[in-house]
Amino acid sequence: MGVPNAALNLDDTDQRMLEALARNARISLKELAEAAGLSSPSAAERLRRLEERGIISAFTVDIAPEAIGYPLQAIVRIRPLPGQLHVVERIIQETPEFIECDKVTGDDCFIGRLVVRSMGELDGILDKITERAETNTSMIKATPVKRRLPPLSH
Amino acid sequence: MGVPNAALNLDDTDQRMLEALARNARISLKELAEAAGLSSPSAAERLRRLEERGIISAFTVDIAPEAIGYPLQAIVRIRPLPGQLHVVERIIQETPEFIECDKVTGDDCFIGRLVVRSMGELDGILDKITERAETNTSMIKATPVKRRLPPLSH
DNA sequence: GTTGAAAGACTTTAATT
DNA sequence: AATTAAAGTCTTTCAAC
Repeated sequence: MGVPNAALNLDDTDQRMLEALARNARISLKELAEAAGLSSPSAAERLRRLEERGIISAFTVDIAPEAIGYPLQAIVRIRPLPGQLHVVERIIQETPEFIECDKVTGDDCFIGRLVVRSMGELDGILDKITERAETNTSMIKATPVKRRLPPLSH
Repeated sequence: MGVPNAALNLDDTDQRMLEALARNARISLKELAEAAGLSSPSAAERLRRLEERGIISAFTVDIAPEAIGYPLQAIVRIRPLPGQLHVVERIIQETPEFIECDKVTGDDCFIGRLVVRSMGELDGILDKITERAETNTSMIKATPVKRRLPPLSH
């Protein structure tokens, strides 16, 4: 059993603020303060502290890939051939259609997510990787859980 | 060859706005306008249009899981046993440690990402799923590509 | 679709509890 | 840590191009 670490503790007010920001990161401090039951200066100070503590790592925008011409998304598992790990990692990083990639334990070394305009485009991207790695590709049909917050209460 | 669809077209100004928002979704309209080379009212109007066109689907906050007590992340591939697909999907949706999940083609039916406090917690979560599905779990060791924008230019 | 100017709204500072 | 009030800044509206 670990000692509870105060640095990790989010009180109800912090939780309400994070939930409000997850719904809309561009709300005004005034609205954020209302959501949390605080005055604007208090909300501003808590927000500053959440960033300072490293709990909030970024405020970002979600783009709908299908709205900008990418109707298809795939998850690709990648197992580089011996000696090809770093080259493969660089290819992934330099291929902008990869919008996420994790390095993992197990038979697969990388698991990436990519957006494409067509199956032909996917084929072209995978052909480059297949020279240096085994790949296994799954097309995304639906997204039952879409990027939600980790549980905030302890 | 598709006909170019005007609804998809992002001009350089839109691209600069989206890139600025991806760096920090809470910048003021004034800063956003400066980044795009516009006046504030123009930036406000374009931002409104990007939302209206469905290109921006949300402004959100990125939380650092390790900063709130989740030092481990895993990617789990899940293949429900015959007749168990919907139950498994519901279990995933109701398990808050799953912060993302996609339904995919291929042998795996679901690919999910989850955050946990310990390997013991992971084991408990997987035990519940294993009654109804085959699972294959990879622990995340690093993240070579962290949630970036799809390519914006055509 | 963009601009500049003015009115209105929000954010920040500072003093206080 | 939180609050109120006031000063400063930003956002929104609107007339004009």
